[in-house]
Amino acid sequence: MKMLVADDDRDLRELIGFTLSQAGYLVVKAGDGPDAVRLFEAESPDLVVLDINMPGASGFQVCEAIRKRSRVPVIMLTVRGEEEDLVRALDLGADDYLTKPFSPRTLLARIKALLRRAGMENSAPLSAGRLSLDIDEHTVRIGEAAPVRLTRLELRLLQMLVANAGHTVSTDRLLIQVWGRREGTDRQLLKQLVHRLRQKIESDPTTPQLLQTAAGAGYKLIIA
Amino acid sequence: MKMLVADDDRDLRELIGFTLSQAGYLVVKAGDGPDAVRLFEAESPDLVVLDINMPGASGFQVCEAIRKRSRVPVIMLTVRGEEEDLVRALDLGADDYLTKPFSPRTLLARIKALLRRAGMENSAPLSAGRLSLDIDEHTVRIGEAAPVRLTRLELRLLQMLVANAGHTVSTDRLLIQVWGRREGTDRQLLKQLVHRLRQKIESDPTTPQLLQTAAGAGYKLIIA
DNA sequence: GCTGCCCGTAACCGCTTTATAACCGCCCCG
DNA sequence: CGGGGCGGTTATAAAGCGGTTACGGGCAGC
Repeated sequence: MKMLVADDDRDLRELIGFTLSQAGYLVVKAGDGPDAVRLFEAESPDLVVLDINMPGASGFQVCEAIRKRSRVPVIMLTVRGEEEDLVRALDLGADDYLTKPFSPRTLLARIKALLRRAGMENSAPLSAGRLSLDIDEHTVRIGEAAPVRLTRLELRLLQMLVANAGHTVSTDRLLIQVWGRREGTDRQLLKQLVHRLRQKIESDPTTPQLLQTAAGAGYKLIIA
Repeated sequence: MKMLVADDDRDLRELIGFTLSQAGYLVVKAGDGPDAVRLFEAESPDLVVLDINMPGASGFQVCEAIRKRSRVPVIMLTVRGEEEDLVRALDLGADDYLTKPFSPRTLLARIKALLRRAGMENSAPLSAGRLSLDIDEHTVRIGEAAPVRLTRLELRLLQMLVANAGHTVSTDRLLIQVWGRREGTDRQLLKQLVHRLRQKIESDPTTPQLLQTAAGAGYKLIIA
């Protein structure tokens, strides 16, 4: 999730940026109005935090420009407690409005509420070690490599392993999770599925580094 | 548009009620927590204004109860300026949080912003990347090209995709959104609809640039 | 009643995914 | 030493999925 922070106050900009980074978001920073608009178009962020008082173009103008082409969530900031500003900001299409000073916790809480309302809180990628799983996209990423597409079953298997990263998951539990309780040839299916998954995520599938076998017990995901 | 106002302070309740009535909304009033829950279930309001300090059941409890069964927009009020309360309220699923005293204008502005975000106000032109959707006109525009007319189903499909632009939307969600849950041949319907939509919006329908398939997962709109 | 559009239904194709089966090597254990 | 169980690998068959074409019924407007 990428967010644009636009504020001419360098300290505050860095503070907000740091807060958002800590919360697991990618951050793009702008120091003035035109910069904000340019970065918005270049980066297509998923949310914008916008100061009203900025050189070049006021936050109002930036907000207006953004709303002409996008419904992205916008939170506006101001030092003044003027009601006029609040009404104007929200009328221009902003979603929320905070008066400085505010605490990082407050900002984060409001951002989360807004993302939830905008229906973007999902697709929070599960991750374990260098591995991050995107359930919606059916992809997994190892380190900075390009995402790898997973099939339905591969996704369910890996989801189970990631959820229990570092611990062995018994074959029985895996079978139940992935296929939903069956008998007979199931052991074979799991064998096959693990093999195919290894081909996709291991750099050398013959000597697994991530998806290791716990002989007689099950499989486990190694968190590096 | 019907709104529920829950506050044990009679004067404030009436003031808020009056403000909302003036703005053209229907208002239902509750004086305590249990009353609020009961009225919520009976009246199915489109938005809830909820005081935190109430006899019977606190605003938190009421909010929790509401969120168990509905995603209706909720704005919470408090006399205290405690950050704890704000974080807790928003974590419980509230959408906004106001500290008393506040002016009617502020409340109205925030309500409007929230309704807009919740998509309960019409004629908000959606757009994503070079693509902009006009719900009222049933048209879509790609870049500067002439608007293309869409059918009812095509519009709903594209609306869903635009709302989640850049992210994969599962076939299930699309089916529910466009047709409203059915069985049997549904997969075929979506296949068809996507095909027809591509004919209209893709410059080369055989190699989609905008409406791409996420195999085994769903479809996604690419934001250029 | 004719025409054109919308949309549901079906059939076909090529490709991917999943199921089934067979074979291999290994280790444990009598 | 020789099964037998287990896990890995390879091969092949079956099922499913997505794209495409075609057809027909319903309905509005002329």
